[in-house]
Amino acid sequence: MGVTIKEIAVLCGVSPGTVDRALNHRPGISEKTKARILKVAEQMNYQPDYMARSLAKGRTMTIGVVLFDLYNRSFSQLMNSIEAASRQHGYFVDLVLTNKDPENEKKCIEHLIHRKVDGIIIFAINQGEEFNRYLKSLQIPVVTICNYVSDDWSYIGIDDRRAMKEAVHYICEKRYERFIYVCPPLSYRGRTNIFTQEERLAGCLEGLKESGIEQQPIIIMDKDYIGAISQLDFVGESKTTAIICSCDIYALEVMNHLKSRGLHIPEDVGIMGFDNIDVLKYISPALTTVEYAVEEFGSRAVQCMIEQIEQGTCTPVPLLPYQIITGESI
Amino acid sequence: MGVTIKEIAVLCGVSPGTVDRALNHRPGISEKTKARILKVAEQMNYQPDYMARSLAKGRTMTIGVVLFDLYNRSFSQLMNSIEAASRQHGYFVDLVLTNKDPENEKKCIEHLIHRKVDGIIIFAINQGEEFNRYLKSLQIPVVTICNYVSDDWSYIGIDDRRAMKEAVHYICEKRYERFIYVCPPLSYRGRTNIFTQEERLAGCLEGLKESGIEQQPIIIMDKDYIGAISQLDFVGESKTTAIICSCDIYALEVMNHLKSRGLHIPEDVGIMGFDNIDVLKYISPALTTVEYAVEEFGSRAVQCMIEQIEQGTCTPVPLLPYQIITGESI
DNA sequence: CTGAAAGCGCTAACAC
DNA sequence: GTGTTAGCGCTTTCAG
Repeated sequence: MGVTIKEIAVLCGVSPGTVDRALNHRPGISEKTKARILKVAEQMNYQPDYMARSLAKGRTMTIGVVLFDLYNRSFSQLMNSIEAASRQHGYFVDLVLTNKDPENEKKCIEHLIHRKVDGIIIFAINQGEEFNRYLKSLQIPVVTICNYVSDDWSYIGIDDRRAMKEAVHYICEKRYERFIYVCPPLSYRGRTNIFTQEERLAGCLEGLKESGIEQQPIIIMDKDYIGAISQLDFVGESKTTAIICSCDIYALEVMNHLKSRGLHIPEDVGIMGFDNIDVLKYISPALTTVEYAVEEFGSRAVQCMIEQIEQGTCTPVPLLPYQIITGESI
Repeated sequence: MGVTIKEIAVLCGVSPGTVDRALNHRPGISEKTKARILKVAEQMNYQPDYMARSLAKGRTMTIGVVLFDLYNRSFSQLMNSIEAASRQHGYFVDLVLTNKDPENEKKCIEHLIHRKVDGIIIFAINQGEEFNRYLKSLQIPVVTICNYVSDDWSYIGIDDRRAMKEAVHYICEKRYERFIYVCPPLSYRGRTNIFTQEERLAGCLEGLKESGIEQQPIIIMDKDYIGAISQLDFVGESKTTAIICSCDIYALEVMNHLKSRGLHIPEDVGIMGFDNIDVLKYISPALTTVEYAVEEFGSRAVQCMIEQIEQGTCTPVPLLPYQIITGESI
């Protein structure tokens, strides 16, 4: 297909080894011949064959990325920044999507291993000791992102517990008398990695306690959370209620439901989200939520990954900052 | 690293060539030895090395995907379906994002070529004869998606012109007296591929004409379309206005603006979008828009791509169906 | 039906 | 400094 090192070699009257030294700026070559070779390579528009190089070096310049999907807007942002950072460093990105299925996640990882990726950035859906051993068995760098697996891997994310706690403090300064927390079914516990969700829930409970709220919040972790909420009254005798959602999507669904019941937000019931997904700017009333820089996650993850690939180790990444976005919903 | 064909060969007391025949189900091998080899391979958990295979065969089992970003929700859906379909067929997916920059798009394509992808699925941002020649020079299958480049390539999409025309017919049956069309700057023409946008605009104009509307619509293709719209009056003396947007995002932005002016939709002014991005379900009033199955685009594109890679040609893909979604906004 | 051998394009260790 | 050579793991052609 393209120009090969060999062709350049014969054209320059040198050996392939010498061409290699020139092309890869390795020592053991005179400036003169190097310059000559580079010029010829340039003229012939030489493009290295990454396949051949990979085979010879055992490295593919490819980073595998495992996400569960791209539907959640945050993941798109994440992927955007991962792609940009990787390509900037000369790496390729192989993307696999697990659809939140732990079994599928393993298949996806196998797929990347077949591809011989140099490392994997993963928003893990599996968890536990066995999964951790599995990751170790891969023998390549792994960076976990948004969902913690173990201390064996770098983790990129925020302090979700503290963030949720602060959000709850913020809410508790308002007039609310009853608290509802909506999150995914934690019954997945053991089967699915819900670390971040557990952190947020814990943060909520701690926040309420620290704010001197005696009562336990109503925790809704039913898959049919809308059904559960539809059973509740929010006006009349009812205590003024704050619905705290573990992510914006839930909050939006709940808002839709409340609106369909003719309830006013925040007069009749307050609502809070988490993540600050970008579509919020089209939502009214503006949703109060917690923001953090997802793009930053991506670039940090890539940087950390490349350090590990190239130096075997990376500087620890601190938990990233977050911020409460004051809307009109609570 | 892993088990190699050679190791299996010595273990079975045969030659590498024979192992290869067994593993790849090629003729010229007795059932007996084949079964024996496969069993051993199975036991040793043999995994083929795609790098080596690629080098030997000149094919990488990788499909390159070029999009401008993943922010637009439709692209996420698209990417989801492309990934799923590809992996199902044993192909890897390399993703590059161009950020709507024609120059960057070329770099992205180069990147994929270095990677030696077997084919490219592209939502092109470049256009024209020169770009077309460039694509041809790559010497690999290309599938264009959502934005037409030339008849040299399979195209996956809908009949945007007809879809918009029908949407406009729908609007014209209502009480509107003034029409505004909002779309991206077509001044990009020549620099950037705006085929789809041009089709939609043409469809709008044709639709109005066919509906017997004499007057020309106000066409706003300013980058600052909100600024332009803010100059206009919609109540009082003004004719009842329909704002037709070439995509949902514009429609949402316009809605935000109108709401901020205290205008009522659709009483004071009607508005229509295009694409039916999924966040619309959280928007009120419900946006009237045009829907089509983006996931279908992805699976079709992959199918068409794989046919071309493996058979050199593919069955022509028809334009896909669409449908007007009746909301409350117009 | 099976084995041997020559690559794919690049890298790296060892000679000269 | 530069050339030579032996792979990386798999495929494929040509003998046998």
